[in-house]
Amino acid sequence: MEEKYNPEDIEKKWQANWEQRNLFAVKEVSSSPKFYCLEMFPYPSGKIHMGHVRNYVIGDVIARYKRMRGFNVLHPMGWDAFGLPAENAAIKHRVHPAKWTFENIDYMKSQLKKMGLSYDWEREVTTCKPEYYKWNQWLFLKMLEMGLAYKKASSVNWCPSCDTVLANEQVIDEKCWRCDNIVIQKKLEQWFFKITNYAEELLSDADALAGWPEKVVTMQRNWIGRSEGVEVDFRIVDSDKSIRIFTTRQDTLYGATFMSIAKKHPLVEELVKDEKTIKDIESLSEDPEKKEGVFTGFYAENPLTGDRIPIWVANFVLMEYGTGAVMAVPAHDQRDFDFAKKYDLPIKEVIVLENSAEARKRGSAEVGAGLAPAQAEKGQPQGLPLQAFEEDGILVNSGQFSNLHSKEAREQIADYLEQKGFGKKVVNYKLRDWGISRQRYWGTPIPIIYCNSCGIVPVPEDQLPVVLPQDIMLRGKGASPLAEAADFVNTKCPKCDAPAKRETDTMDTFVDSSWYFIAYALGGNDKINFTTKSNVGAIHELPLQYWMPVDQYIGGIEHAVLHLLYSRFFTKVIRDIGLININEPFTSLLTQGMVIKDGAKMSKSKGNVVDPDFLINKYGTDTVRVFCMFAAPPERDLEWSDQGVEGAYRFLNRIWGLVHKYSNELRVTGNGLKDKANSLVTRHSSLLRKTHQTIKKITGSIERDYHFNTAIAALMELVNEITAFNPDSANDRRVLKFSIRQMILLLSPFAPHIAEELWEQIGEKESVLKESWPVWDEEIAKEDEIELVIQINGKLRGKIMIPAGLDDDAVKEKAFSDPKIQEQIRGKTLKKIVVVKGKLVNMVV
RNA sequence: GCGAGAGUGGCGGAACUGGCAGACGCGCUGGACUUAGGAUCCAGUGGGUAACUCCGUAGGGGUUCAACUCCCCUCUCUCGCACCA
Repeated sequence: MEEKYNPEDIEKKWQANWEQRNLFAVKEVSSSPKFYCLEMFPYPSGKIHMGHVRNYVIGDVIARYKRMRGFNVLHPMGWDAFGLPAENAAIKHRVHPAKWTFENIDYMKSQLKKMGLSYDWEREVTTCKPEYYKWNQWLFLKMLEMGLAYKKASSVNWCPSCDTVLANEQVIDEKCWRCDNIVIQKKLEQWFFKITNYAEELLSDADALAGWPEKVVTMQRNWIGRSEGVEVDFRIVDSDKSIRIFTTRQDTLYGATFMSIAKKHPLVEELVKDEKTIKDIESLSEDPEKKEGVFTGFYAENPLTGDRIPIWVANFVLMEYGTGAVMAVPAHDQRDFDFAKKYDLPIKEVIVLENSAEARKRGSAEVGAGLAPAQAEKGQPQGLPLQAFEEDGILVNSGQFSNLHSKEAREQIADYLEQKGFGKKVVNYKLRDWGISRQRYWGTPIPIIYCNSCGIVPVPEDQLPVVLPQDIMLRGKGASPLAEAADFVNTKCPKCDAPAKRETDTMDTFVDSSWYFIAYALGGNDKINFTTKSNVGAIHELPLQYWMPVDQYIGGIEHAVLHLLYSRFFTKVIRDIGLININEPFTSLLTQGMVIKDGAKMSKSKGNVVDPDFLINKYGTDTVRVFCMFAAPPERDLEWSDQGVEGAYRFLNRIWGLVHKYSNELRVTGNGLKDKANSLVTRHSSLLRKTHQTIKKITGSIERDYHFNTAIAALMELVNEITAFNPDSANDRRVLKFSIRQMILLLSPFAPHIAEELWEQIGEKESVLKESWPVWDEEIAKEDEIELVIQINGKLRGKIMIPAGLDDDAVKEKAFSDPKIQEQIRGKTLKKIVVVKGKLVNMVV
């Protein structure tokens, strides 16, 4: 055995060995339990960065650990290969997006292979290949059939200078990221997925995502933004029209003193004819800080009170939410309050604090008795509220509903409105339908044909895929680049055979990533097929049914909403198509923290990036893996430390030196213990005990919450103890061999290459990958002597060694007999004595 | 503003259901080996004190024999949402 640890040679050797034996390719085997371990696939931007390294190492440690625990582990990798950077590179460097993308994939794949990640590369998925995006198109057509895909006009961010559409992320302070010109909104016909149909299910199933971080579930809940309320029609005075409003606070309906409608509300255009008013409305501020409005000149009638209230256009009312119109209740809504103050509109109080309702009944009150508590304390004069009272309370000035609590009033008023036909109960969501049209080249063509006589015609299934044309010029100008590709655009109508034109928009790349986990389960790019006979039949026999759902998903928190919500949506749609019978794609989710250096996220612009290639060349991937796992628990941010990496390298060197020291003895077979040693001869070896304790501790750390940092710390303790061990009997040497064997096995998920090499060096023939995870023996792990802590009045006053398992009285006696303690308690009366089994004694004097 | 999370040595971080605060690593100090050490090994390392010991988990209060851990208040930081009616 070499004296020096040489990671470069070892890592090359074992990576070749694993590849040659094809160890990580998996099949559906019903006899063993499956485990689907998935990391978010990367966009092939050029090079792997430290964030990827951390993400993939976490996944790899889990995958390797689960294999040793006897699971049939699916651990795949692929490429989120469509996207804008490829197009930008094409424009900038005059290289085709496909060439750029595939070169990046080649390089990044070689990087991943150098990291020793245990992927089943046979299942690789590359979303920009026709075999993959064909199924994007197929799913699109299915969704069209199901009424889940539709087309409508909507506005997009448009840069007039670049003459192109921009994504939200490309608009910075309302300016184009590339040319700094002001971005405008432009109306375009776009395709949408009706994710709102699933809003209720996405929300209610979120409760069942027990394996997800609470934070992510909360973010999704907020994003879906469900709220229950009523829609109420307010008749417009001297007109046959009415305004429909949405409110969740129908208990304040009697306090509505004016209406606020959005600038873009259709009634504005219909009603307002006066030139000056139109101008004023147009020049309303967009600043969310300023509350501004314009009186339309029209009045509406409050259906409950019959009051005539003015209709205002207000800059803070959004057309996109609810009905684009609200009833304004200044006494109980801060925005309305500020607005009313500014324009001198009446404020009518209809909710008061519960205890002030009593006072009200005694007839003492005008407006103001329901002051917000803060003001009441400050002794503000009655009748001059300074802010709206937005909480629930008791209704006043509300006709038949007065004296009810807000909660009941909401029920009763809603029922009453429905009875009278003034309104109805509704549920509103903040979630919008998902616009998927992108006026870009490097994406999945939307499989639609426009025919002059037949209209919108879906491309027939048997004509899929609609292949993205390769010969195209990208200049960074013009709308959809595909529109310029005449051969692509001009086609025949599948229905009437007349000349027709293809849709030239491509799909949002989030479509690709919304079901890639299903593509892996089906066997990767070449094997995706949703239409074979067997897919229709016995669903439980399908690979999909075997592998799904993903047991452990690992990735960054930045995808907490979009990608993870879209994936949940797609899974439900694919279920409703009848291809799978699960409701949720990801059982457990681990959101790993960022990699930080010098207090900031690693980024090119900050110049604090660490290059994985450099580190792997210098220390080997095992060192990088160990450092990444040791420096912080996976969900927290990881502070990069070059010295910390050195420490990880030293640790592996120490292990190497340790095995080298005993390599000759270890190689001799027949003198090791069985892995589950329990012979009496070895009972009293403290190293044997430590080994069993370490197995227990590491297994616990991994099983509980994947806290690999404490797992490695425990392994370090074991290595320290083995290093200090001096074998001087045959029994000692047996313990030593056992201990070293276990140590290598425990190390193997973290540093698989050195583990394989050491395993071979101690004379093992089979790969460490074929070994089972070590098992501890509770009996051997048990301490036979414990350190008893003695406290007096809760303060540490002494420590003594006592045999384990003594009863309370014996423990007390031991504690009393300690001379130091006797001195401390001399002359004092003992009030109480507490014994904690196996830990401490506390005497209260 | 609302919501979520966090605050522990010089640093990264341990401490599982309340039971020795600081595991493990980095750094630092001293020593050994050495032509040399930025290699390796050994010892030490929260702060104050000569010492008995005392003080220490953002700050203040509380519960308890016992609090990093539970409860209340305050401060700071990070993230998410941000006129959602």
